[in-house]
Amino acid sequence: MKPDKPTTIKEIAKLLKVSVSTVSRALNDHPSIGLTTKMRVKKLASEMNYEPNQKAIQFLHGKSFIIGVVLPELSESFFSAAISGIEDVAYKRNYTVLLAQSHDDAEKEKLLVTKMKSQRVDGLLVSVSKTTSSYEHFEVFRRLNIPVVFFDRIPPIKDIHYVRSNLESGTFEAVNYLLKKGHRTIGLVNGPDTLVASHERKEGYIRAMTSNRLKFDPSLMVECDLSEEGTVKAMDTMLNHRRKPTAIVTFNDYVALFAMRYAKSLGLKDIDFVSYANLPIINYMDHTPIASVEQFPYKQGKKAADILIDLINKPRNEVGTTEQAYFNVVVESELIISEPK
Amino acid sequence: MKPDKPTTIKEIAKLLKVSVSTVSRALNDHPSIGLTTKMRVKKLASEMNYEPNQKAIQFLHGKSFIIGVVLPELSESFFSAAISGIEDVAYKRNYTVLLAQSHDDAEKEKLLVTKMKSQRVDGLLVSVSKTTSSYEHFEVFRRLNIPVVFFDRIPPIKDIHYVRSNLESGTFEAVNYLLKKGHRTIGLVNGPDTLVASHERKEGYIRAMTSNRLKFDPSLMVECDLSEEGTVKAMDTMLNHRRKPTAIVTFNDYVALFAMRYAKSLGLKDIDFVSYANLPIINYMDHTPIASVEQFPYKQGKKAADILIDLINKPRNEVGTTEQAYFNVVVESELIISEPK
DNA sequence: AAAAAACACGCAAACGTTTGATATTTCTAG
DNA sequence: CTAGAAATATCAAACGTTTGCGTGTTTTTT
Repeated sequence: MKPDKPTTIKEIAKLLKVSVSTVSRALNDHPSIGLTTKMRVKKLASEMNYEPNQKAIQFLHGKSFIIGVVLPELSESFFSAAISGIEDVAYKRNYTVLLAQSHDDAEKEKLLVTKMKSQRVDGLLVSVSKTTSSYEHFEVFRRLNIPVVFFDRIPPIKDIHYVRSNLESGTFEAVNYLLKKGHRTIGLVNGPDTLVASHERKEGYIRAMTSNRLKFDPSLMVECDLSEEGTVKAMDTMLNHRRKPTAIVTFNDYVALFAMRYAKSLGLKDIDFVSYANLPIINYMDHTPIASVEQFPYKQGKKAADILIDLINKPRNEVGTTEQAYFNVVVESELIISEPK
Repeated sequence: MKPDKPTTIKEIAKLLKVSVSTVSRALNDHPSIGLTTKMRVKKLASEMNYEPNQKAIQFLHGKSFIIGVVLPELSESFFSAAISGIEDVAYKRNYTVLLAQSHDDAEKEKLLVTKMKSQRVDGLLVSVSKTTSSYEHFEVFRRLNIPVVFFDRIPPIKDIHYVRSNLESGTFEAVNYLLKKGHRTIGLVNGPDTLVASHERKEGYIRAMTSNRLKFDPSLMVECDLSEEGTVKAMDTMLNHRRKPTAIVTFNDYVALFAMRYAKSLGLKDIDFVSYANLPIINYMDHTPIASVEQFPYKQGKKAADILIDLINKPRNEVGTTEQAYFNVVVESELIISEPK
């Protein structure tokens, strides 16, 4: 048996002794085709398992109905949840997702983005890698009028569409919650100062303190490289503080785990921890943070995809229109109080 | 400023007053183009940010360099690890990944598969949904000579390529390990009987017992629906057994968590648990399984992608060749002993 | 019964690129 | 010089589909 090539419209036309245009129109229910021919065509088409060649169609009118997604690490739960949201929206709105991961490598990211462009995606969704420091490779898209929406890890440049979560508010809530519970000495194991995310946490922390008429003690905020050793070191610094914290906010769930484990190993049992949700199962654990700042990755992914597809379908901006609206969506983070077990 | 259309080969040709074929050949380093013209062309091309229109190329010679991936749930850590492996291989071998999730819905899966076909993917990677019971939608691919490789959740039909993990061996190792540690009464909280995975666990369990000259006690194996309540119920049954198990093998990490928590709440501290790895952070926990059967999703994904791309690039099978080789790769699961903390 | 309207279909161009066949120029050797 | 080879460049077809425009046939209207 020969390796069948897929059926084409031409073959159908030949067999039915009509022209290709007739077949095309018949299949697309064009009004100018008679009912009988329409039937004949459709019947044969389905008998021959005809499927329109999307490649040809995409090529013909320059639309691919494909959105590209470039993100750092597929297996991180934040991103896998986000991509799940993206895919769901894309599916609903008849788009398909072309996927690539940068492994937090700026070079690879650049390559991937270029590849996406030559694949002629209709739009691009990006969460930039940690090491990315130049952003010209995105400028091309602007010229080509292909919309790009950034999410979560957004680059520090102007005039872009983005969806991100605001950790400041969540952190504020978190610290506030701890203060309400009576804590007065609250530590913050923060991330590297280079990350926007660290600043947001810091600011939320400060705002909570000052709005409760407490002064911000910088020595209660310790930077850490997010590794286990780094966390332990940070904890040491913090626990040797003249005012030992009774509650600690940690940069993320990993740090929380390290910190909690270390605290436990020191026999410290009564420190309350609050973290930022990125490990779905942390709630199943024996000793969990008493609360967690949720960033809603699935929702963020959905939102970003929706905006992107809206942009794709928006009529091109007029020639001469200088100002253009940029979508800057901030998904507020929320403090989730763990249920007592 | 006009919304620029992407640069085409034609425009370059016109500006340089040469033919399109010359431009094409120049860019592809064809030997029959002189060095000077080649230079001129390349220079202008890069100045104009020319990127070949992949859509046109794909369409032209019927290859898309895209592989489709359809799986149940992107946000499950097993699958997100697998997709990470798939993407890495695809990238290395110059393919791109078109992604879709079925949410374990057979109907949606069917739709997605059809969509993939009309997108003319060069090959398909599938982990079938739990509810899928008919498999004709994959037959089309066979006729079209588009390779399909199943992974992890493979359909019960003949003559397919697949990559899956063998849980029997891992289970055997696990039970063996527990026996070596001196346990004689080992419980198994298994999944529903409808799953192949449950059978594999059961068989590994039985083989380990009998090969140690112990008889298999069916009442020590309890089915469970994998929910928390189900797990608790199963545990109750098991703990009320006349011979109370001193070690328990659980269907997966979730079940392990539920079971361990329940055991703890009953004050039972000396039961050893062994589970199947699907939660990456379970090792960070306070009370962890003492060992875990690892299924290597990343590796499985890589392997499956490699096989798929090999198949794509294999010369079409000759006309008349009736027998065809099917790749059936079984990734042996392995028992990982948790490091004592 | 003639003109107008409605209907059914075909022709051919277009999308951007590659490629086998062919044409033109330049070079080499006799 | 010139025949022929080598080097360089062009032509045109092909991939599968859609679509504006044209044309022929039937039906309806007056």
